[in-house]
Amino acid sequence: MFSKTSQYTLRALVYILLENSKGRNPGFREIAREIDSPAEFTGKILQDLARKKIVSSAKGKHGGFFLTEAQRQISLRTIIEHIEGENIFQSCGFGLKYCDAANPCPLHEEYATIREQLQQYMNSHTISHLAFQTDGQRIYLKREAL
Amino acid sequence: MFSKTSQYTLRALVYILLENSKGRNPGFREIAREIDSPAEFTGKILQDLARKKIVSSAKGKHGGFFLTEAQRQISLRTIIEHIEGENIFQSCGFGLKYCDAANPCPLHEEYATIREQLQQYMNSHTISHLAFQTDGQRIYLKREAL
DNA sequence: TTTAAAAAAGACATTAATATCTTTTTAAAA
DNA sequence: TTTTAAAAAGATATTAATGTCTTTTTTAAA
Repeated sequence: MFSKTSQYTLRALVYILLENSKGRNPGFREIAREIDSPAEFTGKILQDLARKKIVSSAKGKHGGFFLTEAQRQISLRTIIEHIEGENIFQSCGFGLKYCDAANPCPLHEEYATIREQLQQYMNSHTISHLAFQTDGQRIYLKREAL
Repeated sequence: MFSKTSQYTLRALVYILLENSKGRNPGFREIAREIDSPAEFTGKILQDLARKKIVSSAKGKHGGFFLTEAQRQISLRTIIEHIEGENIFQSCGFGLKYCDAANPCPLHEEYATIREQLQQYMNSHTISHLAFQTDGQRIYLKREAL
């Protein structure tokens, strides 16, 4: 349901945070290799996210990408909204510009409920939540096959 | 979250069913006008759906589109899957090919739950459910502004 | 101060989604 | 049997998403 760009973004940011916590700032080639995404395209995405202050970057030798403490607090919702647009979590399932409880499209009720749940989750979780799961599961960012 | 094609499809099919129940088989130009979608493109979509037996069509004078009794029983899920592909309701939010309860992506748990709900709803509802709401709400298919 | 390694920027290429236009086929009715 | 109104088919255009390649800028270290 999310675009490739959103998926690469989430995978990349989780990888960056995991490496940061080992004291490393990975470059985009390494990131792309480890999350299995096209390198140059991933570079472009990160460049974009850096412009939007969602991730930080350092140029030059020993440069790379990293998340500041503040950036680790950014909600998944904010991140995704920067990519997919402001109303990804509000837009009508039927594609109507104006669709609300008073004047609903035929899909409104159920769709709104489900959409709200996703929004709620994305609102209350961060890249840190994704990177440091409490259930001890190992993190898969790359797996193409078993 | 659904593509334009899926949105036009749902709107068009609801309109067709509403007109059918008045004894009419609308043509694609009328449909497009009433659901506010690009006419030729809507024609193409309906042509496609007709090939896939999701909607029926009659050529020639007094031709148009209609839903048979059997077609009125097709689930929204089946319809959407024909457009978006078989695994729209199963695919991983992170974009990983293999992602399951045993080897989950960081987003798996919550995302799977929400996705299941949408799937469940689409599985158990049809165009008839959308067209003939029980709550007496009037149906908006076109509304661009209030 | 030169070199090396990194992101940033810019230009371009490819693919998929969306959209339009024209011609052909079909079938009902005049 | 001709006319008319419809879908079907085919060709093409446009736009947005995805992806690649090359050059420039920046910074640390040798």
